[in-house]
Amino acid sequence: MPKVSDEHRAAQILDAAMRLAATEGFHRMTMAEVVAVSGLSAGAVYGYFRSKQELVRAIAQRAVGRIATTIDALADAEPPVPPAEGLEAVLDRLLGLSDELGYDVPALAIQGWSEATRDPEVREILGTELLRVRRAWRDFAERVRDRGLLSPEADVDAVGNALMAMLPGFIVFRTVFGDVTPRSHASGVAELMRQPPSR
Amino acid sequence: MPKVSDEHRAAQILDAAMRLAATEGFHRMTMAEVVAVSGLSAGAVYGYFRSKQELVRAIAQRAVGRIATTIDALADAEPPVPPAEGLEAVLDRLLGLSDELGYDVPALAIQGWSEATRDPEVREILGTELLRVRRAWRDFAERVRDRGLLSPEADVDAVGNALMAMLPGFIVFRTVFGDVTPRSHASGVAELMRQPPSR
DNA sequence: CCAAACAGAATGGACGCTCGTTTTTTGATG
DNA sequence: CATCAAAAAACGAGCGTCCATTCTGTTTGG
Repeated sequence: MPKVSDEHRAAQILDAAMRLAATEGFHRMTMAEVVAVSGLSAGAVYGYFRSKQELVRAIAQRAVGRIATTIDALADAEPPVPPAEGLEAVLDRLLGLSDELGYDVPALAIQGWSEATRDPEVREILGTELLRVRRAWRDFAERVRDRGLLSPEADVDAVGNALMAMLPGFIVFRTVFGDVTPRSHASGVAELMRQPPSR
Repeated sequence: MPKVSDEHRAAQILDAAMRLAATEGFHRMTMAEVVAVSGLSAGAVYGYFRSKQELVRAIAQRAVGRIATTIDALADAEPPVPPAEGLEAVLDRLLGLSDELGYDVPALAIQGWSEATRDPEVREILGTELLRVRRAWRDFAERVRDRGLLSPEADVDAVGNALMAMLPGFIVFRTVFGDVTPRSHASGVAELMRQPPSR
């Protein structure tokens, strides 16, 4: 029986906890459930995470880190495409991430935002990671502009922010309405950008 | 709600509960606090709301109703303005609503989204009210298009959705980054719409 | 054989909710 | 207008449950 490393054990607990947090939310996720799903005991879990709060923070860190990495990669992809296409690709990837990881990533995102409103440490974790995402969107906007798909005078920070801001909207609409797809959501950006008649 | 006769009492309780929910979130808001802040007793509170869950649903209903009404009015305002200006006005009004009501409306919105992921009744409440908002944005987009500020072929549903989708982004960015204003947020839309050089 | 890891029952506190009691309101009566 | 009894509303201490965390053995690997 090979000894399992500390990191593996911690990951095992985190996996269980993330699945639970995604389906029930942070507060309804009990330590007893984490213990049951992880297959360890209460004592063991507390050997790796000193408290539920620490576990929640670790979940937030891991989840937002994965999301940030996913989006980074896409926004950096060459060649530059129109903004709406880039957005659609990111939204697609966000849903793909859910399948890949086996839990509802958008639901976890909402949990994270909620937790960020009352735990400053979680807010900082999200802030740090999402800053990466922000820069990625800025760079994307810059490359798109340089390709002539935006006005040469366009403020790439503002454009990047606007595109990134479509993401929470997608997550919320999906939760509340349930009828929105990456394509339908991104098409709004394309429609907004259609040329009005010269005036 | 059993008591239709004395809805002032119910409003009194709701006021207290909403203030608490906005500052601490639904799960950290205890009934003991609601009792204390409302100035009534536990028994009295339970005479108006059969359970904490029912109280939470009432908070969601009231909060989203107010937000929807506020946005409705603005999106309907004449005369039509460019999309970015309309968005900025709505974001301004959202912050104004917080001052007016005395609690953090964006924070309450996040709580509502979080609750919607696990209470189908809250999800339905949000869905119904936000459908009104969605229609208001569609109408806004339509009028803006008819004024020549959008392409005549623009899909007003898609444009309305995109503008409305900027709202959760604003709320989340404000919570996580803290550095975004109605103006900076809305400017992204304006920048996105600037004419690229003809090609 | 020892130290580190683990198990799981036990603990203590928090919180939603109830229920017997007290206060207030109502309205009928002289 | 005063009185009073019955009904309605409010009170608030306490109950039961749930849940994070601990702690005392027990197991396991070296």
